[in-house]
Amino acid sequence: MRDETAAKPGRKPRIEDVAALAGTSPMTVSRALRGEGRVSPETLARIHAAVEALGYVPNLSASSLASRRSGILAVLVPTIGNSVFSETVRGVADAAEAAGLHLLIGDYAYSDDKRRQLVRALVGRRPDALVLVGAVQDEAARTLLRQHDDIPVVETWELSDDPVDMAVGFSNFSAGAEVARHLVGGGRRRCAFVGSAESRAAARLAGFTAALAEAGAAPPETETPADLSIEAGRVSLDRLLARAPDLDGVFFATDVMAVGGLLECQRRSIDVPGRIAIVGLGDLEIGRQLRPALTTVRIPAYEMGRRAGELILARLGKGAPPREGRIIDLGFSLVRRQSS
Amino acid sequence: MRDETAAKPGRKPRIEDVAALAGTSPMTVSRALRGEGRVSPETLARIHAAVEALGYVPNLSASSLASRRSGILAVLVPTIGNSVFSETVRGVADAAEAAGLHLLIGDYAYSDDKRRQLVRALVGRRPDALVLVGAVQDEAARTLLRQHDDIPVVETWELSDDPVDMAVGFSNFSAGAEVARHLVGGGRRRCAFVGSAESRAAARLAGFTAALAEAGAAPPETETPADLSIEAGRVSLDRLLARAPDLDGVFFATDVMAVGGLLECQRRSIDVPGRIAIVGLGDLEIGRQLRPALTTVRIPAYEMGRRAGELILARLGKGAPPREGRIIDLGFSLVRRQSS
DNA sequence: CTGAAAGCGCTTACAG
DNA sequence: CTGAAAGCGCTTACAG
Repeated sequence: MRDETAAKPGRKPRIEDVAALAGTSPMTVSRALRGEGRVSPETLARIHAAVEALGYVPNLSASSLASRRSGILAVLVPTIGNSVFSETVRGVADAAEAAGLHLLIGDYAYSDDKRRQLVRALVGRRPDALVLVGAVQDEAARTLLRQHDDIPVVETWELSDDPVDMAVGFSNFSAGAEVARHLVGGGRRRCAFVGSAESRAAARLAGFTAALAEAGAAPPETETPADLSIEAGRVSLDRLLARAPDLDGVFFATDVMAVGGLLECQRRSIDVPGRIAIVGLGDLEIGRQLRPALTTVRIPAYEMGRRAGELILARLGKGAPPREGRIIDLGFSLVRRQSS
Repeated sequence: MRDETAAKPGRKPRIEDVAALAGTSPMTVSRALRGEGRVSPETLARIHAAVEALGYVPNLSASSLASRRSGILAVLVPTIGNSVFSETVRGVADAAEAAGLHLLIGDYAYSDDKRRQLVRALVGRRPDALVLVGAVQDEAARTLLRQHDDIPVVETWELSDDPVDMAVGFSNFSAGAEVARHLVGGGRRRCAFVGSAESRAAARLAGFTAALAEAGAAPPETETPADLSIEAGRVSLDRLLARAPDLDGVFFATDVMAVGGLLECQRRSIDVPGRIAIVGLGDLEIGRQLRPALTTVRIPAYEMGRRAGELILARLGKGAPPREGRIIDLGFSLVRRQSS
């Protein structure tokens, strides 16, 4: 199968083999390799030589079991395919790396069922901590996580008033409301929302709707495409215009879809922001670069992951002490550009 | 810390506790939970009831250690921040899910040093398999992986003639060459390449250069921006034009940068493809949607991950038998659109 | 600074 | 269909 000549003859070396070759005990090898406790320089040198000679790589399943610390940071995301979520994962990864934790990723493909299964599966790995994109809605999952209350849990991208443990996010409701006020403030009277099936989009719509009502504007038209593509944004804009030709403001739940709306207006020679204002969410680079540049809600995607990681390190005693409580609102900001 | 009243009094239940409550042995519980071997329906029912009652979640570190199978599929990527790579990871994830494997992700942030460390660390988890984005160049890593030859390894995105174990990819050299032929065939005589520091971009440049020479065209101007952003593409185009005002064709190593080139031409009112032809690589949706639509090299990003996963499942005896050898060339295709 | 003993929580290999 | 014994490869908790 693979180059047999390069392979060592026997089975994989264990700590005992290293100890034997270095003329010491497994215990001392264990200490030396973890950099814990005092080990004499000579012993240390012999151990390192033995490790090198044998090509020894400690079995982390065994060390996890014995030490009751897995060194694993589990992350649960709706999909790794969405770049805003991968920004959050990068934030978590950066914090994890600083503490020498490995990232175990669960992608639940937006399926509630898969998410439930994944929570169980990940808990089975006894991770040192768990970060979720999104709040834990599911009662069974909440119970499970409460039961395993030695695992720090951070929910991100959403701020419930009752997180399982900790939360780092922003108010999707407020973001929607701010966009509505911005549009109405710019004289828009007939607005629409293009969202998705997830709870975060629903919260944005709720805030959007509430603020429109408060300002005396009509309730929003809505579109809920099956995916979050540029094409979905284009098609949604077409549909909305067919239903409500007098539309003058559209809030897309993601920048990707908003770019679709922008491009569709360009193709149909619809004046933006003259006739229609367009607002997105996420502050992707493409929105900044297009003309008219896209007005958007900037979300602290990377920062949420990073702070989630820091909260965890603090809890594990590996980082700075926590600066705030268990719920951190990182806020958002409306970035006014040319499209509104 | 967390709602204490909801927590069970004692420590976490073990398989022994489940067995005791169900009135059977740990061995039988183990069998029942793995769905292996025959267990009587009555025993099974009692076991499931006990699991439910105790909130038992098997400790996978223990089962990994005992069974010598971790149920982990390790994936090493240059960065999860790049959407083309996350497509590959999604492909791997889909295959992994079918086999009940968990994804352990190592993001080495394009650092050779981190990559080396991560290979060791991941091997320590004794993954059932390892997928890498990129070939294993490092000799130390190759030796380590050869030593652990019970771990199937698949390299993706690159096709070396001597992979550590298996490889699924395409020829970056050929892709570069094909773009060069396409440009020269369209009458372009003064071409440029905008790349990055990674080996895949270098291979594309090599192919690009070779084919230009073969066609009797001048060697390419090159730019190597520090990041792969749209802005980097814009700036690179500017620099190239400053150096070579007669430039008539640019190949960007990624669609993201190519979009920057396209937008910069738009802003400067440079006719594309009239004065300059622009070609990207990756076939991102934004390139399809812009006008002029971007000519690009379509890469089987998802498919590479998927096939890598399938090769692994075949090797582990969990999937269909392998259809081909250990090196699979998935090819690429030049998608001619309006920008060239 | 070093080590012998016990144990982490499962599964393998036997046996019935 | 079921179970007792041994062991997976480390680290904890003691002791010196």
